Amino acid sequence: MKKVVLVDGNNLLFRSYYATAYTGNIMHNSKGFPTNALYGFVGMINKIVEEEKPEYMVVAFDIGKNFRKEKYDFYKEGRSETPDDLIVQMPIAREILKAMGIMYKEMAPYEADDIIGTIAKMAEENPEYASLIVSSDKDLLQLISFETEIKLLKQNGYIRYNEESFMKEYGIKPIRIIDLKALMGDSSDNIPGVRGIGEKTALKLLQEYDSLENIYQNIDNIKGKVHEKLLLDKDNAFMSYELATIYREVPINVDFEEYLYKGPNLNALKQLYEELEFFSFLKNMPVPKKTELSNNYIVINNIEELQLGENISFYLEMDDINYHKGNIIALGITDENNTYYLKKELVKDAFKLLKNKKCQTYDLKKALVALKEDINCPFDLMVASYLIDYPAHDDISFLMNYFNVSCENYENLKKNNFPHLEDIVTLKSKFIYEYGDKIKERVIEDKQEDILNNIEMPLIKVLANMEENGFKFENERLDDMRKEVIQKIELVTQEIYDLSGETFNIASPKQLGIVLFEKMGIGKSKKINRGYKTDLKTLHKYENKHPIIKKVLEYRNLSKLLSTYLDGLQEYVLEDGKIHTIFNQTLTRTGRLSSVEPNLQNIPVREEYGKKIRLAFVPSNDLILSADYSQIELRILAHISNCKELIDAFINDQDIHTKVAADIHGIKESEVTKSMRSMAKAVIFGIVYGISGFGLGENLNISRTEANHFIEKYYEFYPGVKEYMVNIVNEAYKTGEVKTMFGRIRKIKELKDANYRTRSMGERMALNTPIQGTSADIMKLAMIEIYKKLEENHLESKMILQVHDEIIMDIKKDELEKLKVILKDAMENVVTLKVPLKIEINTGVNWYDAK
DNA sequence: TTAATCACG
DNA sequence: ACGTACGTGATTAAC
Repeated sequence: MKKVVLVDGNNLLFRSYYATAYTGNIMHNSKGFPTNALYGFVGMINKIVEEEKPEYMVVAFDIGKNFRKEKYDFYKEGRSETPDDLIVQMPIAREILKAMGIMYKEMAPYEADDIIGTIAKMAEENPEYASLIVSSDKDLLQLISFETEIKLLKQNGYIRYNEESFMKEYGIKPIRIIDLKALMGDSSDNIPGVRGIGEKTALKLLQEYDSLENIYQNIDNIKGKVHEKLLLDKDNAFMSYELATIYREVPINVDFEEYLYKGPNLNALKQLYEELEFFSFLKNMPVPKKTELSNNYIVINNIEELQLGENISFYLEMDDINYHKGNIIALGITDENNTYYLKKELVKDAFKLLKNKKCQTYDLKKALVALKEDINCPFDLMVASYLIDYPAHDDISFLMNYFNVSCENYENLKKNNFPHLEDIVTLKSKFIYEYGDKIKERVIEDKQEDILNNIEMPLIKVLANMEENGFKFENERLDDMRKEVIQKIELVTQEIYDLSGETFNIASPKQLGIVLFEKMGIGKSKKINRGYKTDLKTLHKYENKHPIIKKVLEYRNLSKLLSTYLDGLQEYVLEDGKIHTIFNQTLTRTGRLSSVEPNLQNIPVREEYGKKIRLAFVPSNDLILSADYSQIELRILAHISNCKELIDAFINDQDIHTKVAADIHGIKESEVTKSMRSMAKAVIFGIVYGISGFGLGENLNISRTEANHFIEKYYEFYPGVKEYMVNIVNEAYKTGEVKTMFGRIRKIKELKDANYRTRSMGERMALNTPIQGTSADIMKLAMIEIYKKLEENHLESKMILQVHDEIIMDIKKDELEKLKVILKDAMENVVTLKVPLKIEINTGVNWYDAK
């Protein structure tokens, strides 16, 4: 018989909260975050594990709407609101359980009791299992059966009931707890029962007549006051019966193997205890021992010596983080039997042998680009780690250290010219072999396997291909501009010196601040850490105060263009005349990509002069093509908020900014001026970011009152959006995370911070991430589809860049018409939303013209 | 190494 | 009363 321990998580949390809260000053950590409920919770869970040694364990929580409350408004009425101090601790309890290796379950609109009842029922139906329920809530006694026992928590200790001991004490069957409550009511849940009948009378009645049903069937045999009371509240009694009944058909997939108690991830748990400052628990924790991977390996000197099994892990070491520039220096391979070390000369041949094997590695994209060879590798520990919030840097040593496998970091290794390379590379390969499954399991636990298998894994190859393609860059095309910019900088520098009457480093915010705001007395800029604030917004404020401000702005503008773009970019042109960026697939918190060395996602476009940088980005085929989504984030907002007004606007293909402007001003669309439209645009953008009246006011240079008015008007016309915002933030507080439409998860620790500012930031992240993240998911899916279509149609045109809502291609002229169809279909139909997706396509002889 | 600034979606 | 828009990367100066 396998023991399944079912714990009422809410009950434990409330109990431990109120056990200490009554004193008025509850336990906090040094940051001011309340920890009292968690402290008790951890203690109780530890005790349960220690005493019961469960093979399977589930902790159930209440979450979201409550179906009893939905049906009967008065249910649990009069209960004081859950204190904020307790609410913020709830998501951490779930995190702690995760770290402890204990499964938890929650499902709206059901209560923890219902989940426990459902799982206990499944256990009863399966002869292999027996349940033990832990709670202080007597309601749960109704679940006792031959296979189900209860540990009823008491002030100091507990009473353990099985069917026999329960009947001995109460004189009724456990299931009659429902009837008992139907008669006596429950003041804490505001269940009425029969007025005037308490536990004693109710028990007596049930002992005699067995059930509520039978009591009323024999109502004539009951005499006196009790008879009257029963008749008077008959309806209440039966309604109370319904309320007191634990629902045992909660639609969860009960799979006991999921509930297997795996034991703690000591590292993760330690981190949580440290944050909470649970020193006593830390002290009693077993020290996570350094995991020693046996590091025996075979050095291969001749490729014929390499006889591989079927399941392969490999790790490719290079002499530079940037794999476009770096060289392969060694390869480690692990299979079912051995680990092998291969020097760089053998790497190419080794991959020919790997061709038909199933591989896993860390950073597949690196290997694909470095080897320019297709590899059958359905699992990459790096992208998987990214999805589950494990370390996913380009250096694998961070992930190894997370699992207590010590490994020197890459930076040090490189600095020391890769000492004991053989040991390191084989250790990394062995680590991948040993830990791949653990990471895969966590992805599945988080239900992110679809994201992994359908988005991130297939995307690796696409990105590798794009990086490899590169963007042709003709530096000479910028020669004139460069000369001009240098000249202008010299000129404007001199002008600034003349106007201020001194020479100083204009690029130094500190010196500039002193000159402008102290010596010249142009105004009172806000003081910050090292001096005065001299950013764009501040300077714009004083633009008309003194001609020097305009000059400073010009200087800034020009020196940025020169250092970052005109001078910066040419450093990255490789021998093939192209710039090969690296897309970081495992960095952003929302699921977007980022681009480094160089960043090709922030090439100037907004200002005409800066945009000319794009003249140097030219096709290696015939044309540059740009395909961009029109307002994808707003369309996603319309979809997930289910805001009818917004959805209709998109279905009718209205100009959304003009429409919003007309709505919030209460005028016709034909009366909307340019400035009204751009203000509306700012309001719409602000909403997606979780703006405040203050922020919008600052941004639009209008009063806070006016800004607030606009925001309120917006909500009035788009109530669904407002509702979404409230709901998603509430949900995030409860679960500590948000998800995209496709199930990508972002944990938001900020919501648990004691600092108001930090929490607000967390709320805005909660609001924005599902939108930005869903957009990123959609774009990734579209890219995978486009890549597939390019291959299928044997087209020579290539994808070379992605800029969040835009794809840049280097195309053959005669493939243009075909491409238009492919792009439109792939990007607009990759997913079906409540609103249409729309793209625009532009082409040109360089990137500048492709707009 | 960190802060300030500014380029992009 | 708090402090004020999401997500990035590169460069420069200051520490």
